[in-house]
Amino acid sequence: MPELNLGLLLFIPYRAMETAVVADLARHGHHLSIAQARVFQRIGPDGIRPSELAEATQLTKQTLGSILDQLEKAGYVARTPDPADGRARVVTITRRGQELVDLSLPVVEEMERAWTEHLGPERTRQLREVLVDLREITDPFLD
Amino acid sequence: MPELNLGLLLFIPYRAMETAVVADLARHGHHLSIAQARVFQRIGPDGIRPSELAEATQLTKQTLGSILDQLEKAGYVARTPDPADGRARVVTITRRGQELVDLSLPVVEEMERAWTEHLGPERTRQLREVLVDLREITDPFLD
DNA sequence: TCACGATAGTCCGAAGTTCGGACTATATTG
DNA sequence: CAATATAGTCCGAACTTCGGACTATCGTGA
Repeated sequence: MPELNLGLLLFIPYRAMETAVVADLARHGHHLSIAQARVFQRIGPDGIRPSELAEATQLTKQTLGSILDQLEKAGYVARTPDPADGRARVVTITRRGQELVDLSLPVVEEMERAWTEHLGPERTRQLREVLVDLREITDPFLD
Repeated sequence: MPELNLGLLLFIPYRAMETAVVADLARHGHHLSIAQARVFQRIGPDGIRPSELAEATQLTKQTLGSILDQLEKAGYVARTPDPADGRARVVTITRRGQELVDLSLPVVEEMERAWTEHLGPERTRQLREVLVDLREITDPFLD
């Protein structure tokens, strides 16, 4: 077993989590693509501007716009004009989109539970703490 | 700052690493796409079969085949018949492909160094250890 | 106050990615 | 040795992504 680099080691469990969530959503009739899910999970309860979303997901504005089109068409998000800036819009989660959040949460929790069982509570806590710390130097969307 | 789920927290630094490597390769004239890079990084020194690669990367055989076509065309990998199985092939890294490995290594090391500086050596060591442990329950390609 | 550079978002078209389905060839198994 | 499984390929369609060009609005400095 060769020594994998830290990046790939991070990607493996991420992919496991993502796959589990998307598969569960599909079982409940919500067929999101990976691209759609990656965008959707970045939308918080307060909404977010498309350009911020583009930065957070590291997609271009065009790509993001196309994915938002789909999410909007499927009824998961809404785009409303930003009252504070005539050029901008705000993306928010609709009631139907909230279903995705509500369905995802238990899946994420179950997987985190499985990880905690394997690693032990202390090391799991440390993992989260380290990753949060790491955001300070790796997340392009921190302001 | 809302509490992000563990999956997303893992993805953020992964993406940072991936971006840094691909950007550096491009600076040296090697223009790999993200998809190509994700496949390439899974090829070890002993070579690997396309079907194993497909499983590891969670791509279908067709998608993987298409990406291998590109990597082969660009001269980074070679596909040779598997002497042990007439149906199979073995994907190996060519001399030109080895350049990618040699260029990537210092970039990965530099980023790991930056992370270590931020986190401290002990917590970085723990991070790697925890992630390696986690593979046991999250990596579809462990045999 | 207003011209001008910066920013938010969109439209268009091309290239790259991904997959489902169907297929051939080889291996394994009972 | 027939039946089934596995390795890989071809084809075509849908999705993803981006570069370039564009409009509208904002912010700023003279």
